[in-house]
Parts: sequence; structure tokens; C-alpha cells
Amino acid sequence: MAERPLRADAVRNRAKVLRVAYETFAAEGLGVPIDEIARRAGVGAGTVYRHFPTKDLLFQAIVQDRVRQLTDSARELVEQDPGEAVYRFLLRMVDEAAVDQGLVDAIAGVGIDIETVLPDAERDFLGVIAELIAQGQRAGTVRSDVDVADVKTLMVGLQAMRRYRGDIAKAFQVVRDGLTP
Amino acid sequence: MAERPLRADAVRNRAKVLRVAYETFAAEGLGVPIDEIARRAGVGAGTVYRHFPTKDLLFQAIVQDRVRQLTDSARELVEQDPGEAVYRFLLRMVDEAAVDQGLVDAIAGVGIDIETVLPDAERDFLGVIAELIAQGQRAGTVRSDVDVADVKTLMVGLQAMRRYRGDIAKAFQVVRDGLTP
Amino acid sequence: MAERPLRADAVRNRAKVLRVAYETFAAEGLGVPIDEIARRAGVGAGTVYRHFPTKDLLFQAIVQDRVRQLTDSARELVEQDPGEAVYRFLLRMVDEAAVDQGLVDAIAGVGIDIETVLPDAERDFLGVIAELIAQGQRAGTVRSDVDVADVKTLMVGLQAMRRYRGDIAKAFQVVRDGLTP
Amino acid sequence: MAERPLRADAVRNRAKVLRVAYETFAAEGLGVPIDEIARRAGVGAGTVYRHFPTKDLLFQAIVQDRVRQLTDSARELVEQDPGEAVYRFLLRMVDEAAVDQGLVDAIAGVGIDIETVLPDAERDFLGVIAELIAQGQRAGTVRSDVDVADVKTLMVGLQAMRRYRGDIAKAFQVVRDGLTP
DNA sequence: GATGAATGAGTGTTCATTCAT
DNA sequence: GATGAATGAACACTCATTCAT
Repeated sequence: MAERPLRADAVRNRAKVLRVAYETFAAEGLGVPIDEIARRAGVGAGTVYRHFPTKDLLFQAIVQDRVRQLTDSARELVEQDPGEAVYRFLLRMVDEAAVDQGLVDAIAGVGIDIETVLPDAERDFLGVIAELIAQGQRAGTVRSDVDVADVKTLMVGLQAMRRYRGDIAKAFQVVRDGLTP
Repeated sequence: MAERPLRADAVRNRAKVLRVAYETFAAEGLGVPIDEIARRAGVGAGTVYRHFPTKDLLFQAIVQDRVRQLTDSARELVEQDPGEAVYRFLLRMVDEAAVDQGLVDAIAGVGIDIETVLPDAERDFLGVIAELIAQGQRAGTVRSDVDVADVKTLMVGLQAMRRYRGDIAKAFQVVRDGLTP
Repeated sequence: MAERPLRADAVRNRAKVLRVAYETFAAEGLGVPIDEIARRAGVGAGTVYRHFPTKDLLFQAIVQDRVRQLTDSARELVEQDPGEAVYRFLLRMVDEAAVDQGLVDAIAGVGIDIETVLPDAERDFLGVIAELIAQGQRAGTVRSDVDVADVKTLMVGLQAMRRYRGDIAKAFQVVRDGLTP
Repeated sequence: MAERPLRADAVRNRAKVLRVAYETFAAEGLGVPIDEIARRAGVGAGTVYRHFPTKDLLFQAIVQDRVRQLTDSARELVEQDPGEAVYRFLLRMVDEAAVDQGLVDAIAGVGIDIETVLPDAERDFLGVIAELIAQGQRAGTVRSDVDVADVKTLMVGLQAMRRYRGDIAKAFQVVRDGLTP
């Protein structure tokens, strides 16, 4: 059952559709029709369906792709300035939320549960967050009674604040002060 | 130009539709058809449209109704235990968010801007929050460098956390510690 | 089974609705909803239905009212300048068509057949036309081989021309020349 | 920017829908639902919308198609028996009106203005009429004081007469006599 | 009799998905 | 594999008509 490698043009088409779909859904919400995604990607609607058999699976592919990027982005902070790393990570995630605009809200609004459909991506992501927290706790910049679930929760909150209001400097300071021992 | 009062049965129907629509959209998202709202409310689809000429206006009516309830709920905290009131308010708002489930996200995802369509409701709401903050600052339980916009932002964040994860005791403690002088 | 006389306000309402409906349908076509007619007449929708049990019957009442007016208008031309009367009649009918605007077209488009639903009104109307033609033929201004059906046909055509193009002086002259012996 | 040619089956479907819609609207008026047109054409409703994105555009396509046919039909009369050609043209148009039955009335009743939406088709059509008139005037069978607008107006009137009454031989004779010098 | 709220079938239109080319 | 035409189930919204007040 090894999947045969895709033809070169198929690889290009898949990547093109994924990129266009990500940008479009992030900017305009999930209501954009598949036909429109196909048009913007310069392919036929049938081609989109060949690579992503339903619209839901296209969403999943987008989110998976995105979570991987975020995980990679987080990983490069590990061991760099251990006391600050977790706060830099939070700020970065908040900025990413601005890039993703309504994508998270849109997906939530439509009722897709990321943790259920993408357990592996979620696990990797939480793993790197756990490392950053442990570093901070060792460095004395993070209170010892918070765990990865708490920080993820605060991250979700900060992202929501950012989408609600562009400048969250004061709110971020409050959260940071609250996280400091 | 005072509009004549609605007939008794019309008042009942309007209230019934509003309640059913609120519960349904909060629980299942905005995708539920008007026909289904009508069916659950036990009225014809035309009746829904008589009271709320478009689906968007129905959303607005729901949100307006909700914001009014929240404002009233906040108002009764004023002057009660001034140092704690703002924190009780935040907890209460967070619990309301749990009740509203996906409604706020759903509405945001569809692109309705509450502050634009309901400026009066928003103004009243912010007014009572400002009072609670001032009380807290006088009582010494709230740092002096935060204003109503900051607290609203944190509230939005806390609501998002609550929707993301049922138990936000620890995250709330972090925010509270960060807000304390 | 003698119908009891209508109450005074009922008479007023009936007349008001008939007038408003005539003006509205003539100006905007038959697509205008009954609710809108009722609103413009300052009555409830139910009142319209009390007087005209279906929309079709309202159309019929309008047309009947109109044909009566036209018949009366034609009758006063009888014996006045016998040679010219029939031409004056045609010109008048053409002007009435301008007043009625799209009413005739609208009714035709919806498939109502006037001669079927209003035989009496039609008979009276044709009767007075016949008189005018006979006068003209006696006076030598109308060719002897045309009858009332021919003139009615030409009248329908002239009305259509008028609705198509405001100024039909030349076309009318052509028809008049063609009708002259 | 030449649009690529439609696929063979798409061409067939477009033509099928256009033909069925023409026949149906002409015979039964514009009130017939698109779903019914689709059913009679043996396609899905979506297919009708692919080719004609709104009902209005479908009407326009029908009328454009029709005016082109009429223009072609008129063109073949040019130079054939110059004195009679314009009268043959009028008779032919009148017969076409019978075929189109309520289409013109229906379209007028709904408020579509052909000259506005199809200026090119109208221009070609008037051009060929002008030629026919000029021929007739040179041949001495048409009075010299009528122009293309007058004849178009008379044509509209004759078509209305025909729709009103099947046999317009006498009325046509009257118009013809009026047009003769 | 008058009112206007309620009804519910019907319509134009959209769009996820399938499939012939 | 790619294309884009076809499908048909939904859905928002309208409006003639009925009926409780």
C-alpha cells in the first residue's frame, strides 16, 4: 500500500491549492466556495477534490500545515535565553494569530475540533511548549505552579485578545506579571 | 411617531423566537436555517421574518438582548464589596461565555461587528465596567495603570480560554495576580 | 339574497383601495404585494381581502371600473361633430393608455382575459364604438368596409404604439389616412 | 482574451435550455420557475444557472437570440421586389409576434427595457428596416414622410393587434393604405 | 367590520460534490 | 491526472391568503 510518489505537477498543484486556500480562508472566512479556491489557484475544481476529498479535509490539511510551522517556529527558541524564551514564544504565537486572522474563529465557529482530528500535530506542539516552560521555571522567570495546559490556555486567550484588539501590550504585561513568581 | 404596542400574541411569538434562536445559535452555530428556528419555536417561517426581517437582524437582536442582560448583571455588583467586585464580574462574564458557547465566535466568524451595529449597548456595558475598575483601584485591589479597554480585552481573552477549556481556575489566578498591584 | 348596503366606512375603504390599487398597479406593475396596497390605502390587509377576495378579483374590479369610465367618456362624443368623433375617440383612448401605463400589458402578461371575465363591460364599450363608426361612415370620413372589431383592433394597436413611443402623431396620421375612404 | 470554446455537451445544454426557456416563457409567461425550465430541458437547476447566472440574464439571452433571428429574416428581403419588401417584412414581423405570444408583453410587464440592455441587436435591426423603407420610397410604394422610427412604431402596433386578435387582415390593409403615397 | 399577525408553499440562487470528457 | 460541466439539496426570503383579536 505504499503510496506511489505524486507526479511533479500534482505536487505543485497540491501545494498551490493549500497555500491559496490558507490565505483565502484566513482572510475571508470559511464561506469561500471551493470553486473560488480552485479559480484562484488556477486549477479546476476537480483537482482540488482529488487532493482533498472534502472541504473538511482541506481545512484539516491547512491546520496541520500551520501547526507544523508553529511547532518548528517554537522549537528554535529552545535553549535560547532560557528565562525569556517562553515569553518570546507567547508573543510570537500572538503575532501568528494576527496573521491567521479569522481562521481559528472560523474553524471553531464551524465546529471542527482540532485536537480530535490532528492528535499528532497537537502532541508535538505541546511537547515543545512544555520544554519552554521547564526552562523558564529553572531560570526563575515562570512560577512553578503552571503547566503546559495552563500556558496553552493563556496562549489561546492572548490570541483572542489580539484578534479583538490590535495592541495588547498592556494585557500581555498583565499576563506576564501574573506568570512571574 | 410612537409605534403602537404589539398585540399580545405577537409579543409572545417575538419573545419565543428570540429565545429559541438564541439557544439554537449558541448551541449549534449560525448555520442553523431559519426554517428550523421557526419549527422549534412552533411558528411559521414567515413569522420569524415578520419580527426579524433578515437573519442578520435576528443575530443583532439576540446579541443586543444578551449584552443588555450582561450589563444589568454587571450593574448589580457596583458598590458591593468594592475590592472584589471587578474580579467577580470577570468570573461571571466568563461563566456567561460558557453559556453562550460558540455564539460570540460564530458571530465574529461571520463578520458581524458588534460595536458598529450596537453602539448604545456597547457604551452602557463599558460604562459599568469602568465603574467596577475605579472601585477596585480605590480599594487597592487593581493596579492603577489599567483602564476599561484593557479589562475588556482581558475579559475577551478569559472568555476564549473558558470556551477552549472548561476549567480555567489557574489561568484566572494568573490574570488576577497580574492585575493586582 | 339582496346584499345589505355597506356601512359608510366600508364604502370609503372599498373606494380607497380600488383607487390606490389602480394607481399602483398601473405605475408599478402587478408585482406589488397586497400588503403594500393595503399600507398605501391606510387599511389592513384583511380589509383588502374582505372587499376583493383574491388578487385576481381585485384586478377585475380595477379593469371593470376603468372600462366603465372609458365607455362613459366615449359616450359623450356621440353626435358631436359626427365626422370627427371616431378619430377624437381614438386619440382619447390612446391618451388613456398613457395614463394606464403598463396596466394593460401587465394584465395581459399575467394571463387575464378581459373579454371572458367582464363580458358586460366589454359589450357596452363595443356598443358605443359601433355608434361612432356608423356616424363617421354616414358623414363620409370613415371607409365603409371597417366594423367595430376592426376599429377596436386598431385602437389596441395605437395604444401599444403610444406605450412604446410617447409621440405617435405620424403613426396616428397614417392610420387615419388608411381609415379615410 | 478569447474565451475557450465550450465543451460539446455544454454547448448542447446551453442551446437546449435557451430553446426550452424561449418556448416556455413565450407560451406561459415569465412566471415559470427556473426549476421547471430545468426540468423540461432535462438538466439540473444548477446547469441553467451556470449558463445564465440570473433569470434576467436568461431573458436577455432569449431576446437577443430572437432579435438576431428577426434581423436575419428581414435582411433576406432586401432588394427582393423593392416595392413590396417593406410590407412583406411587416407581415412577417406580425406573424413572428404570434409565435412569440406573450413574450414581449411579459418582458415589458416585468420592466426589462430591450433597447437599454441590447443596444447592438437593436441597432442592426433598425438598420435593415431603414433599408427596406428607402427601397419602398424609391419604388413609390411608401409615402416619403415616414422614417424608420415611424415604421417601427407601426410594427409594434401591428404586433399588438395580432396578439389581441388572430386575424388582422383588415387592420393591416388600413395601415398599408395609410402608408401608401 | 377592521386589523395585522400568522401561515407555509414557492422561488431565485448557491455550492459541495460527482463525473463525463 | 486535470478539467470544468452537471447535479440537486439547501437556504434565505416573499407573499397570497387565513384567522384570532
